[in-house]
Parts: sequence; structure tokens; C-alpha cells
Amino acid sequence: MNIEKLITKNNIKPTSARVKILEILKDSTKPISYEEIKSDLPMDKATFYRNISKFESEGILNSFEANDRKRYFELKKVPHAHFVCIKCNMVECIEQINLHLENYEVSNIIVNGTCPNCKNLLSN
Amino acid sequence: MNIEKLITKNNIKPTSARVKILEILKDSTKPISYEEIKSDLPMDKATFYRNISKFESEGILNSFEANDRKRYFELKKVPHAHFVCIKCNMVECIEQINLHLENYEVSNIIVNGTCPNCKNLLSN
DNA sequence: CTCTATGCAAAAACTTTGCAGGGAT
DNA sequence: ATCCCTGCAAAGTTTTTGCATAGAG
Repeated sequence: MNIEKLITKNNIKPTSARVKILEILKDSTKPISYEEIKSDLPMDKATFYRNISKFESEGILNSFEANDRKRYFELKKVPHAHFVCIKCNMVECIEQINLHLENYEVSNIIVNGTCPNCKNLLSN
Repeated sequence: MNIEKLITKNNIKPTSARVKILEILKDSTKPISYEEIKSDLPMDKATFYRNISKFESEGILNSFEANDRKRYFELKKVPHAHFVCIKCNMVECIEQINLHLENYEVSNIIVNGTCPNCKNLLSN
């Protein structure tokens, strides 16, 4: 889906800051934090966070916090979970999960644990 | 299990600050944040956080972050997940979940979404 | 012209760290 | 005497807010 359309469809003005943010998120294969993308962002952090907040309330993107106390952002796609390593803070998507809770609406699932890599390092 | 034993078993000195922290966690039916318990804590926040950190590295407790940007703590028990409402930040335990990821070690699962109560409020 | 978006700087919220005093062994 | 624990205050980190200016329609 075209980024500009995604924005206008949600009644938001497609300013260049907004398009830029969503393009970066679109191009990423995993959720990313402000810190990870700030060098590519031609805008102030206030602008970034304000727009992120707008996108979230419009339901365009999801965010969650990892153990490094940073928020990670991603475009909303098919429901899936995220694995976050408690040692190295690596974040990755887990496709095969399905969870149904009667009367609840599930928007995101975060699985914390130790990734294969860190697990190996520990046992050495 | 007796709190003092839980502490000494993990090679930590059972100071009164430590026993107090774990007793509060033991008595809670759900994960709690520093803010929620500080009025019952006869110690400085630095002591609280330093001991929490020690307990975590010894594997005595788990913590995770909710959408309110606070960390929630609980004694490590049988594996289970937590539901955190993105509207009201209510936290509760979800017992029936099981997830196996080959080569990963799962330590905690957080499910974000809207709780039945907030879901009703929204639709009114 | 009006309304919204942006940048900058300061504030806010929660957690961590430095340091000196105290207790236990 | 030594080692670790604690409280206090200050610093740190990420995100949010206030305010004035800039930009779009």
C-alpha cells in the first residue's frame, strides 16, 4: 500500500515528516526505536513523537516497550507477536501465534526471553 | 515457599529490605509497579531498585513494562502471560497460554489490548 | 488570514548511580 | 577490619509539552 494513501485514508495531512516516518517503518522488517532511526530522520524528536502518537491513535501503527526501556514502532500488519531478547534486546517478529481471549481485544503480543545466540553465549 | 529460604537459596543475604520486597510481591495476586507499593515500602527507591535488579539477575522475579512506561514486578511462578490494557493499564494474569519456540528460552509473555471494561466504554 | 505542523528548549517521569555512613561477621 | 547494604541527592534516559515561528490552503 502506498504511504500517502495510507495517511490520507486516515484523515491526516501527508506532510513530508509523516511520509518519511512511515516510509522508514515500512522499509523495516522489524519494529524499530527512535534511537535506531534518528540519524535518518530529517526532523526534530518532538515532531517524530507527536506524529507517532497521531498514527497510533489512528491505528496506523503499533508500539511496545522492550527491556531497554525504549519504545519500538512498526506499521500495523497482520496480527503477530514479537520476541525481545532480555540479554541483547534484539527484537524480531513471531508469525505463528494465535491467541483468542473472549471479550478482550488483543492488539500486540510481546514474548520476552533469551534468544538462541545469547543462550549459546551463556552456556560457554 | 518461605521468603527467607527463597533468598538464601539464591545466595543473597536476607536483609529486612529484601524480605519486605518479596513479601509484598508474594502477597499480590498480580504484577505491581514501584509506584503502587512505595507507600508500604520502608526503604529508599534506590534500595528497592537495586534489590529488584539483584532478584532479577538471580531469577527470583520477573519484570516487564506496560504502556504506562512503568515496570511491573512479580515473583517468578509457573509460566503464564500477562494482559495489559492499553487504555486503563490494568494488568492481569492469563493462565492458559503455551508457547514453545525452538532454541529460544521464553521467560515472560505480555499481551496488550483492550480489556472488556474499556471495550464497553468505547462502544457507548 | 487561519489553522495546523514544526523546531527548540525545557520539563516530566521513572530508574540508576555516586558517595558516605552503618551494620554485620 | 572488611565487605556489603542503605539513604540521600544528583544524574541519566526516553518521551512529552510550551511557545513562537513557519507553512499550507
